[in-house]
Amino acid sequence: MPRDVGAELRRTARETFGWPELHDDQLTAMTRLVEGRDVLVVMPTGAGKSAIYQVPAMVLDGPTVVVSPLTALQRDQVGQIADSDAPDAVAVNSAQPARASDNAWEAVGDGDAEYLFLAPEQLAKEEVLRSLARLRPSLFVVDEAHCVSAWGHDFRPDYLRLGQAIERLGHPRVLALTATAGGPVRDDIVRHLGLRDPVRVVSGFDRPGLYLAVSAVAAEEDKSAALLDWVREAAMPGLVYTATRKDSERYAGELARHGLRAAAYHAGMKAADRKRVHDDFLADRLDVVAATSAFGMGIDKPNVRFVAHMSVPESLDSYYQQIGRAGRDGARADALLFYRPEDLGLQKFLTARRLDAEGIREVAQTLRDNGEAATPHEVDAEVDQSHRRAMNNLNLLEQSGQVEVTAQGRFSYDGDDPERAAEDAAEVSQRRRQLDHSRIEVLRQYAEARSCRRQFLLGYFGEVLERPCGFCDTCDAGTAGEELPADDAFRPGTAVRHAEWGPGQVVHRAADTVTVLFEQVGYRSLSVPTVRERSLLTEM
DNA sequence: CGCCCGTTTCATAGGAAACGGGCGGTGCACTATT
Repeated sequence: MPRDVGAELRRTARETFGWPELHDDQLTAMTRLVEGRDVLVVMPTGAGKSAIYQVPAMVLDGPTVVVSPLTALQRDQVGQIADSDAPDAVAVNSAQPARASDNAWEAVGDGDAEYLFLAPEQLAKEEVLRSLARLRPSLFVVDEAHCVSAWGHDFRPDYLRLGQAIERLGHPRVLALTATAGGPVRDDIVRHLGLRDPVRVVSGFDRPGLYLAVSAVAAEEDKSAALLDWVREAAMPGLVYTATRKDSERYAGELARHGLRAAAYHAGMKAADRKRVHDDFLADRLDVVAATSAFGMGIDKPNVRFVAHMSVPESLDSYYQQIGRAGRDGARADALLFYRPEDLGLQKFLTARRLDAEGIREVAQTLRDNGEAATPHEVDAEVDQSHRRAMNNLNLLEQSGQVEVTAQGRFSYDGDDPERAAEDAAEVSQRRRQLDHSRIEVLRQYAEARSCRRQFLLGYFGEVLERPCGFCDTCDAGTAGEELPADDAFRPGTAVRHAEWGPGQVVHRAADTVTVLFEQVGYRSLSVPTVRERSLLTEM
């Protein structure tokens, strides 16, 4: 008995939430969800991503589980829903009194609350999984889904365990939401969440009001003067991103000495101080926050006029996400990168994970000795490793195909050589590291590009901008015009094959260089004349 | 990988250069004390 799902969703949006219209992208994602499909949505912040689960949740029977990375963000999200006419939302985490979490479980169980917010670490606990399974959720949402790829591979390994958690719940329809995800990040999300033939809804990445520029700086000590010079003329408020905590404090101090209302923000600060800086920035009581990457998630402030980077971040994905906090009101805003090639080294250090061969052996051995298939929770309890370390090692074993995984998310190791298991896992880790390094190298390409910055940035996310944008430093300097390719070969998006590196996709083309994302080895830049001379790339 | 900073080295005896150790991001949950 077909029903008009679209009309039902629109009516719910209007009557329950007071949203008179839904965008096509929102409606498409919602409709496919209600139809039972898994959906990956890549959409800018402020475009109404939350609506995509909030509305279908009301049309579907059963509660909605929302995985959200930060407890502070969960609190905000629960609060926003409370302020609307939507049914209640609750959260379960360690940042609130145990009593509050008990009440939350009860409210969802009784049908008094519709939305349940959790961090991925919660789903690593057996009793949480059992409680969730009893609730029979109809929709499983992963908010800020780029965290699966950005954090799952080492910092927060429970992100890579979500796929099995979803299976344990009988694979309710899954919605993955993010504002930033290039090709490999999208694939990572789909693979690790175990999305089944997902519908991908990707809306435009371009932020036409954002002026893109890079300023090369010769010496580290020249950066302060360069920043102060630039900030003197800049409209406020703004964000200054630094690579280290110390730098965030140093720049905040210097800006304050020059009469600006400036504050530092990083994860080493006391929670109360962080909250005050966060609130002061949102309330326009600060001109500038100088921060590490700790600052920003969940910030949706319309009038940020600039985002300056004193050092490169670890990927263009991060860079885009951070500059995307400027100019959300659509008015002009500036994204300025102070660039020194030496800064790439710090990112290489920070993304370098050292291999825990001994830990991998221990996990493999424990699985083998266990006899029957074990849950991640049991592995964690039986090995003499931190939770994070144990889960990372388990993840590597899983990805290298060394362990068997049941549909219920249980693991067994049938091999007889844990030494060999560690070697194969090392290979997976090595490939990951190669991809990380290639992502850092893309920042060098971006920073040193003479072609249009916007074409570069959008190309990285798989979007083709036909002409130079006319609103970035290379367009203004005229070099973007000189870098136009003389022919139509290797246009962005073209599928290519390299004899050694295998299949890939063009992400950027300038006059003499082509940057390709290879499935096996990550991003590589090649000289077009050399490619021609030696026939290195075949267009597919 | 590269910077910072203190120490050593060499040796046109005051200071330059070389050396080497330490440091560098993101959050959850849990435990043990105040």
